[in-house]
Amino acid sequence: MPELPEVETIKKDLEEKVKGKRVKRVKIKNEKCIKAPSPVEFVKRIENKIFREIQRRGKFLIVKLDSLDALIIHLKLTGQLIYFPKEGEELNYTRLIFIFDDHTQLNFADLRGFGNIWLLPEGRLSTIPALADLGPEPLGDEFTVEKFKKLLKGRKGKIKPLLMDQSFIAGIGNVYSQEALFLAGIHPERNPSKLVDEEIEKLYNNLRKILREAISYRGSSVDTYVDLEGRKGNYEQHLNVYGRKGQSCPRCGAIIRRITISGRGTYFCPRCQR
DNA sequence: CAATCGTCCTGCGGGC
DNA sequence: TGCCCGCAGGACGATT
Repeated sequence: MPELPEVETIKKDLEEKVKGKRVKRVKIKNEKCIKAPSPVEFVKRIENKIFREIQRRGKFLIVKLDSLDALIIHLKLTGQLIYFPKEGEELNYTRLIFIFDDHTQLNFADLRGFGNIWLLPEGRLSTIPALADLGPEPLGDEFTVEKFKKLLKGRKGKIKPLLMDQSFIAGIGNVYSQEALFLAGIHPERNPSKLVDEEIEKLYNNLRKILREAISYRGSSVDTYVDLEGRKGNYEQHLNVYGRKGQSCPRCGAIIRRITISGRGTYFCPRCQR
């Protein structure tokens, strides 16, 4: 389940491996992942174009071509981008293959098939609602603790689903929301508007810290996530609560609990997190 | 209006 | 032992 650190790792890998390369051919193995335009036009508008620039916004990857178009990729739960140094290789569940001029290739594979790809004119990226409504980048300079306090003010519901709300903050998913709350000692069901300044500061600092750390470890492979070379991330073993139901809390030794919040599994320490 | 629920999909784990 | 049901999850659309 790629979240911000995993998508950022893939973004850096793409910059290293395929940036500046010209697409010789696009092979479509399963056209369901292509949201726009039609498969025929998708191929026509990508072939012979250069992957000019790679960006990340939230969990979206944006590949700007040397035309007026950009390729937008969302991996959702099980999407993978895998680079092969030579043509002809293929993974299970491959949906798309980009073959470059130098005979290297990029596979888009997706076990569960929730991942999406769009090709849109650069000026029309906001026609993807989830991209247009994205909240601030949590690691961005403009995302200050004061801004975080303002955003939390008056919000209803529970803090954990709010952290996962992409229109609230971009890029946080089920794993890092829980980990940040653990480090901050905040119960995932707390009312966001009732967090005191000290708690907000702790959450802000730990959220940014864990995202930076996870990036430095090339992400966590809690599901099928792998990097461009098919390697797993190294941050999994540093996760404190995710998937650790019944194990003891690394901080206080209490038994980690699992509850469901908004239909999503949520792990926390009932003693440390209040 | 805002929060919650069902949906898509497939591998795998729990339970009998 | 082996099979099958149900769970898991990001984001959208429907519902309450």
